[in-house]
Amino acid sequence: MFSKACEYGIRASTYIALKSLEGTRVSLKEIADKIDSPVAFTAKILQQLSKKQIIESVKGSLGGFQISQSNISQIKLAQIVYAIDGNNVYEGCGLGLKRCNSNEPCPVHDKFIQIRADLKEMLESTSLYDMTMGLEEGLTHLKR
Amino acid sequence: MFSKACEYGIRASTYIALKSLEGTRVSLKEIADKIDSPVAFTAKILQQLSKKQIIESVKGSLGGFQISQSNISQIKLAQIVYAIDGNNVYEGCGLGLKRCNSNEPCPVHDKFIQIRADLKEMLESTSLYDMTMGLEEGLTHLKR
DNA sequence: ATTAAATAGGATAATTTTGTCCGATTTGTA
DNA sequence: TACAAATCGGACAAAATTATCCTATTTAAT
Ligand code: FES
Ligand code: FES
Repeated sequence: MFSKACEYGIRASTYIALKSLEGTRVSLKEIADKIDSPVAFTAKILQQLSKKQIIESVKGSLGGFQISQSNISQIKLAQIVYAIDGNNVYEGCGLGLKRCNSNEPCPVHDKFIQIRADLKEMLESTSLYDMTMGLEEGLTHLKR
Repeated sequence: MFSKACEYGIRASTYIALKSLEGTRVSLKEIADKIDSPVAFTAKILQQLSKKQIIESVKGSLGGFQISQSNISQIKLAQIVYAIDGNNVYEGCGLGLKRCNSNEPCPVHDKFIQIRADLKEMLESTSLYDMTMGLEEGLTHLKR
């Protein structure tokens, strides 16, 4: 569904949001540990997200990653997915035709765009704040 | 969503079904041409589908690929997807956790399994016969 | 028999994705 | 100032996916 990079990106952002709600900045090392992802690869992804202003990075000794309180409930999964995987998730044809086109649809077009619309709706309506609910209580998890 | 191999597999099977309904067997070359896929790579995929008895291959001079009339409406897209991509489409966690597990769900689990269920339902309810409807009339396409 | 046309299958190559390494830079602290 | 801890960024490596090539085999037709 999503690339590994995108999966790590969502999990990492969620963890950063969780800690930012508690008012603490987190280091790359801690993030990778808590979401069970390869450290250096995760660094690249966080750089991307930082450039797209989805997360904030702070260099230097006490540096790390954070998300401003006010943004946590504003940032939607859709932004993260778009930043990393682009819009092929939303616009690509399910059978791999050059582009999804209702004028020259593939045989699964009608059924497929409905599923994709549901996915899009889910990604656009789920904020990082939503993602953090249940994490502290152990109701949901970012690693296993 | 699906691998390229799987996309080619579905498109190829659909084209084979279409021609089989007309009573003619089709060659690899014709298939690759009609679905716009790389010939040799498509050959590998057809071998897989043939081994899993989803399509039939006939060797030799007048050989090619075909699907028996009675099977065309029985074969569902789900079988093709499973044969090529395995069950990760149905069982994998949307955020990449080792496995999707409702006892230790990831934050998007509840929403995600619903979308996956819809996708599964679509794949399990769509037969190759369904896929061929509209192709002759140019209402749907396998290349573009 | 010979030939031609087709699939089967192994080896290999190209590309993309995923992952690692290391030096440069930034910044807090002593 | 010196040092330590952290991100940044470029180069590189490994793995997976996608794609190609070539030979063997099968089969129909001559
Ligand atoms: S054309 Fe294939 S999904 Fe729209
Ligand atoms: S645990 Fe992630 S989708 Fe089910």
